[in-house]
Amino acid sequence: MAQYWLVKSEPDECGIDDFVSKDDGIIRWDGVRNYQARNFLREMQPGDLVYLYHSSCAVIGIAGALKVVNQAYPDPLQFDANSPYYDAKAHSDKPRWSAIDLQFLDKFASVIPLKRLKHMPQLTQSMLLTRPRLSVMPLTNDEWLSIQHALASG
DNA sequence: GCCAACGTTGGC
DNA sequence: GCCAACGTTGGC
Repeated sequence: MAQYWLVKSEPDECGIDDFVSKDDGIIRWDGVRNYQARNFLREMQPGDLVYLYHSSCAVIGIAGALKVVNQAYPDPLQFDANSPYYDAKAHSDKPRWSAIDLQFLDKFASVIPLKRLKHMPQLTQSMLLTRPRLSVMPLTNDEWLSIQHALASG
């Protein structure tokens, strides 16, 4: 049974259009440097479904859908001294941070804006609305479906 | 640009 | 182990 997730990113860094422009539609989701978010990455399984949320931009909200390609693996950026995501305390024999590959599924005709998400009763308890700074989080079946329905109803 | 929320760091 | 200081996220 596939699990449901939501990941946040600034579209300037990695938005739905970046997935669209890749030949295979696959982008490594790296640079996560929060333990709770990392732990959720590690729970993801191939085939799980992911909504992509655009933050800190002109149109804030859910912009598309992605699919989990593989299981989490060590984030190579933690070992790259030139990366802003370098972590001097991470060691190759015991990596601290994880990455995962996500594949494009769908770009929505229009972003579902945060303002609308806030008004959806099925989402009032969601981590999206209750944990403001978390960038990787699970969604319940109900939460996922309510967003699907919002899409279908324009 | 401001600021609230909140996770992390480090002194003790 | 506590907690103040600090840094980051992210909406507005």
